[in-house]
Parts: sequence; structure tokens; C-alpha cells
Amino acid sequence: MTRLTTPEKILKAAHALFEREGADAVTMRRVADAVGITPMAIYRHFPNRDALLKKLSDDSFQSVAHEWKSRARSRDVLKRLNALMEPYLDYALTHPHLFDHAFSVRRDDARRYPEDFHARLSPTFNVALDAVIEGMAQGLLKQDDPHDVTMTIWAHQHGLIALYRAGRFSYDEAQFRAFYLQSLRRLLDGIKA
Amino acid sequence: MTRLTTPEKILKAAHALFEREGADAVTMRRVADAVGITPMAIYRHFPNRDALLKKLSDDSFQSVAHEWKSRARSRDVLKRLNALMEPYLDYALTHPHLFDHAFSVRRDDARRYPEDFHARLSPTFNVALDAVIEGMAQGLLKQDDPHDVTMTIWAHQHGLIALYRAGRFSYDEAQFRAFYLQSLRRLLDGIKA
DNA sequence: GGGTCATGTATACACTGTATACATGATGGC
DNA sequence: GCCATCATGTATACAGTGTATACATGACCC
Repeated sequence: MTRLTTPEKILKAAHALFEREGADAVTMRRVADAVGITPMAIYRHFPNRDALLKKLSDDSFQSVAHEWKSRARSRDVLKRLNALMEPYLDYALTHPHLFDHAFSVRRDDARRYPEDFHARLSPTFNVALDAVIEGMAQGLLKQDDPHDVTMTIWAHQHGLIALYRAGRFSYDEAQFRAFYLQSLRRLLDGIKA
Repeated sequence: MTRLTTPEKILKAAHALFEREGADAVTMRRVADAVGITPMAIYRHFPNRDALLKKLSDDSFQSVAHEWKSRARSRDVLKRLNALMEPYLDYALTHPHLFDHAFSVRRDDARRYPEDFHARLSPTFNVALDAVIEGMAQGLLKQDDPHDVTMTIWAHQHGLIALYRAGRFSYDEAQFRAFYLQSLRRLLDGIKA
């Protein structure tokens, strides 16, 4: 257990609150109490509450982002695409509150489609994009704009999880996972006969 | 201009605030000021703020729900499905804050998949479901669980709009609408070659 | 005419983020 | 060794939030 600097302690305490009870539970006073300082001391390290929450969720997301890439190892493009669909769900299920904050909250610095994704600014999007490009080159996927197709896949994943997070499914995690994969299979194969 | 009862005045004032500035702007004090009463007077008509917001968004949603059905007139099932995809987007674009509240907020009384939708409790879901069932019967759509397929379509729509609402697209409304319809076409046709 | 009840007001409390002013202790230059 | 500087903390205060509680007022009915 290495000694933590104060900003680290603050982030850790805030993170714990966030994971357990969601963003609303992360009040300056509760974080300060958990660290053992006064609320105003937090402002020596973070300009305001939003910045604290943002740093928090950015760090958390960063720590799982590399996991993304490591799953994209398969030679088979279709298997690779399938394997890429799971980490997004995994993150949503293991860090639900952080997921909400990372993807469902409007924020000024969020990457925007299409320009930021054409500029390859999103490492996670890139992995999926490359699989799609390769799939089209190999003739496994229909010829189409690969960026648009990747975005379609992302949106589909996101929609399912957003509805799940909003309480629109009565499925438990295992059941929802099955539905999620099945639904993505429909996207790959199409609904039309 | 018929005379409004106090609860109606409250709802109208709250609705205006909601549409213009979003849920956070709907404070008891601002609503009360707009109506010309004290904040506590609102509690004679609504048990608390959440109930006020809920009634508000339910009413708003109700007022557009019948529009849903009227679009499902075409004989051609595929055209009908396409026509059904637009109202959801229209509602999201014309009432963005209300859309967020209606579909992205966790609420205890929300209908849950699958049981509430099998019980046909959602008039809007039913319209799409019936089109899907008919499409399968006619052999236009792949044989599959029609409820699951309808849910897949809904999730796809929802994901696109959720990302748009979260600021992940730099498209303007017209551009996003085009992308939205294109993406849903991909779902119908499939991505695989 | 007087009780009942719906509807309003006034006040107060606990909670929020954070601006402002001040304290304290470590560090570096002379 | 001493003193200024500065990072880091505290204490207090303010404006905002939802809402519990107590009281006022006027319409209605018997």
C-alpha cells in the first residue's frame, strides 16, 4: 500500500462513492469526510465538482480501455467483431454508474462523430473500425462506409444498454447478456428475409 | 383561452420550463413564481417534485402517442416499419428534454421487457410489433421471435438518439435524420455480405 | 351563523456547491 | 538562523434546493 497524495485520496474516495451510489452521492462534503479534510480543501486540487467527476470517470474508463484492444486478437474478423461487443457490455455491467457518466452525460469535450472518429481520436472505436474495414476488404461484410457501419454497431450496443440501465428490461444480467448478443447477431445478419 | 385550474396552471408552467431548459430548470420555486403562488402551494396538488415531473412527461408523451398509430397505415409492411421509425426521432428532436426524461430516466413504473410488452401494455410498441408479426407471416422478414425483433429495432433507434442527445454527433438535425434512417436500413438488411 | 375542508401562505430546516478570508507549516534564498 | 513565499488546509458565509410544519382564509353546507 503505497502512500497516496491528497488528490489521489480524493479521487479514490469519490470513486468509491460513485461506484456504490452513483454520481448524485458524490457530494463535496461526503468526499471530504471520507478523506478526512474539509470540503473546501478539495478545491485546492480540483476546480469544481464537475472536474472531479470528469477526472474520476476518465481515469476509470482509461483503466479498462486497453482491455478493449487485447480482445481483438482473433484472425477471423467476424469472431473479432463479436469479441469486441462484450467489453462494452462488461463495463456497463461492472461499473454501471461510471458507464452512465461516461456515455450518457452531455459533455463538451466528448468526441464527436464523424470528424473525431475519422481522425482516429478514439482508441476503442479504432479497434472496431479496423475490424470492419478488414471485413469489407475480405468480402465478409457488405461494401459500405466503414465509419458509418462501426457507428451503427456502437449505437446498437449503446441502445440496448441504455434501455437496460434505464430499467426497461426485467432480465437479470445473464439473460440480458444473451439478449444483447442475440440482438447484435440480428444486426449482422439483417432482419429482412 | 379557457380558464385553467391551478393544477393545470402548474403543469403548464412546469412544462414550459422543462421544454426550454430541461428538468433541472424545473424548480419548485421557479414553477411557483411562474404561476403566481408560493412553492408550498404546489404540494396541495402534487405530492412532490418527482410526481410533478412524471405527470408532466406522461402527459406530453400521451399527446404524441396517438400520432404513432396514425402513421402505421401503409399496406406494405416494410414501408410501415420505416414510417414507424420516424415518430420516435421526431419526438426526440422536438421535445429533447422530455424525451430524455421519458426514456432515459430510471423509474419504477416503467414498462419492462418482456412481460409488460407481451401483455401488450405499450400501445406504441404494439404498433411496431404487429408490423413485425405481419412481415414474418408474409415471409418478408426472417422467422424469429417477433417481440425480440421489435425490441432490437427499438434499441437501435434508442441508441442512435441517446448518443445524439449525449452530444456524440456533430451532425445537425437533417444530417442526423439521414444517418438515423440509413442506420436502420442497415439493421433491416444486415451488415454481413 | 358556525363548522368543515380545500387551498393558500409563512417560516424553518437540512442539504447542496462554492466564494472569501484567514491559518499553518514546509521550503528556499540570504 | 531568519524571514518571505507559497502550497495546502480551515472556517465561515451565502445563495440555492426540496419540503415539513404551522397557520390563514375563504367557500360551502347544515
